[in-house]
Amino acid sequence: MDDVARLAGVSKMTVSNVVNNRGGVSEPVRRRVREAIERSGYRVNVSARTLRSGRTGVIGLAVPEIDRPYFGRLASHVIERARRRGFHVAIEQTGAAAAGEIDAIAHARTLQFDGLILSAVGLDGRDRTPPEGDHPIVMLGEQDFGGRFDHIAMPNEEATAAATAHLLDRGCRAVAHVTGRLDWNLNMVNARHRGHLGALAARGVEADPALHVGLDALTMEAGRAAAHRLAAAGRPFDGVLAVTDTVALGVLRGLADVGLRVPDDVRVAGFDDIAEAAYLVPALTTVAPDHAWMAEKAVELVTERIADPGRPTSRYVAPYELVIRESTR
Amino acid sequence: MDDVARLAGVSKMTVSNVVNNRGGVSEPVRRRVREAIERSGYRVNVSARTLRSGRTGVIGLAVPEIDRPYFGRLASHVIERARRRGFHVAIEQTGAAAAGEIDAIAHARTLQFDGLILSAVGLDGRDRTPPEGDHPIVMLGEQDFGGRFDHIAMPNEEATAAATAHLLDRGCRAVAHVTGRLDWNLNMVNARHRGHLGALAARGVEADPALHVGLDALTMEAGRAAAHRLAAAGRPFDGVLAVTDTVALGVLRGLADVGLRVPDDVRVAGFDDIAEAAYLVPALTTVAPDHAWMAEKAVELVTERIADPGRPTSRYVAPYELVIRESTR
DNA sequence: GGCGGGAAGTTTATCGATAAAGTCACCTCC
DNA sequence: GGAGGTGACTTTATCGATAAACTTCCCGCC
Repeated sequence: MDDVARLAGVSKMTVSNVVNNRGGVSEPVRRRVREAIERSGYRVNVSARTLRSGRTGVIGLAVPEIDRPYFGRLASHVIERARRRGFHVAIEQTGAAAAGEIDAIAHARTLQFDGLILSAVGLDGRDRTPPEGDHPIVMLGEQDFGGRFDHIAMPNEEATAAATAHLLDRGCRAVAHVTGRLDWNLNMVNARHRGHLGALAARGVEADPALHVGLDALTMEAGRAAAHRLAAAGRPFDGVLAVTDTVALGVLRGLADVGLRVPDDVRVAGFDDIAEAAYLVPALTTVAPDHAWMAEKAVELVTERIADPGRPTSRYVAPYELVIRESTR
Repeated sequence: MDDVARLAGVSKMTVSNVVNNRGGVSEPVRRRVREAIERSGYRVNVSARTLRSGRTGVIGLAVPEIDRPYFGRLASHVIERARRRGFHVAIEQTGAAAAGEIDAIAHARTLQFDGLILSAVGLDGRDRTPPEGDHPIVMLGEQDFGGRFDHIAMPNEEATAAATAHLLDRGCRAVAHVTGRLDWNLNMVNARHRGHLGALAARGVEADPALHVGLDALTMEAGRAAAHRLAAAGRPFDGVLAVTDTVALGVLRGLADVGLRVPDDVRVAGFDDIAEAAYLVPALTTVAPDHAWMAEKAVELVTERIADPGRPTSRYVAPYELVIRESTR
């Protein structure tokens, strides 16, 4: 920067002002500095800037695992939206555990991220030590922290109810809910199950506890096993609502394993609308939350909180759409 | 750090030495400093460290799009391996274009990444301006730069040949290759096609140009369209080799659209072994490159080059396995 | 006894930017 | 005509660490 200043015949500070598009520099000088920057091949040293200014220009995005389609898509959107606001995104993986999430928060501080978007699944509002600091954090997705953070929630209960209602509309009489274990206290799992039960109740259908499958993990493999288990139990069922598309994919596979046809014998619906859902055979009916909207809102909220840490927290629920495809036709 | 030094009754430098596990500090002093750190809640300021030392501890990982299953998985592995070596990973998206890749390289410099792992698809060894600087860069995947960079290549030609040979073994007589356009000069596409043709030739099967489908994009949608096109062309075919699993997924869908059964009417194989491949109906036969190995090797190479920028470049080919599933049964 | 050779610390001089305060010329307006 | 204001810069004092050079002090050994 000294070189540039010398080349342009101004002070370092004026160069800084030009680089950062600040006022107080006349047009001719501005031009001269720009030229000097060009000629010298100068690039700002981000660490020096950060050291002095306290801002890194980086937003952390902590997700359970980046290789789950849902989070990959989310990350892709967040990166794009953040870029438009001049922020860079650093991705952290929490491993879907509270410990990883606490680490991510600590890490965000250590690495001096300006803000953090945390897709928490392990931490929750009650038992766990929440973030100690006062860093800008936006909670994305499932867990609820009672207004202590900006929060973008999924329409878990409502959208699940819509999916169940749809299955009933299609003539299903016995809809299994393949989901996580309720004793995880995972808000997402519980809220979705509530939605499912609510929809059954609204139609006067009695919920059969045998048709609730609580998985140990929300994976394709677990979904497949669930289908096997349901078939083996001998309890007749003609619909399956899976807690996520990933699980639904496993369920579809598991049903095929045992010779049940979808949608003829059993109708299946999922949640998330991962990219693959539309291309499966049969194509999967699913709840499609608006990922782009969520990413945009998350970035908006975190940048606003960075700008004004004192503002009151806000809460939004993502819009969604029930996308009906072959699996419930 | 000054506070900690005062608390422990030592100099700042000694604190620095303790924090960085350097020698020249006696056990008692080390303990005292650790305690002081604990009590004061001290955390290093990463920017200051970077400013002085010139090292950020961050490796950039530039991939076309993070929401493609293949790259999500790769990223997940790279993050994990880098962590073990004390590096943090920043993900960049290049949009699968040369411009994005050049940006990523420039960005890596600006943000002072210690090294960059670049999964290049747009840049290639000939026409494009390659990286100007002398930053540690490891090329991952497709493109070849003639030994100017460390390079971890995919076993494109060989593995594709193995897949085609397998289809022939299963009795296929007319195997379509659904791939990208050869005039992209995308090394991956061309190498895989060479492998395909080579395997045909080795068995004395004549390649039918009508069975080469050059897609405009390697997406599920394009794969689906390709299947429609093949079926509509009226040229009989009983096997499809797709250039990636994502394309294969589309092909499976497209074949279902036109009423062709897999594997009874047509056998299908892919490349990548994305997580979903095993759970599709029918489960997809595919080439499974060893992602974990690639990630490990990439991180190893980049850290070694960071440590010694002058060392000669090396080139590795990822191991692979042909995973045979229902789609070619 | 004196000297080489660590080990254990301390001092000093930056790394490259920016916030905040200071200078200076010129203008405006009562 | 002078107080006050403003625009366009410059100066100064850091931000928080670390590399490199510099002290001590102690030990072993010819």
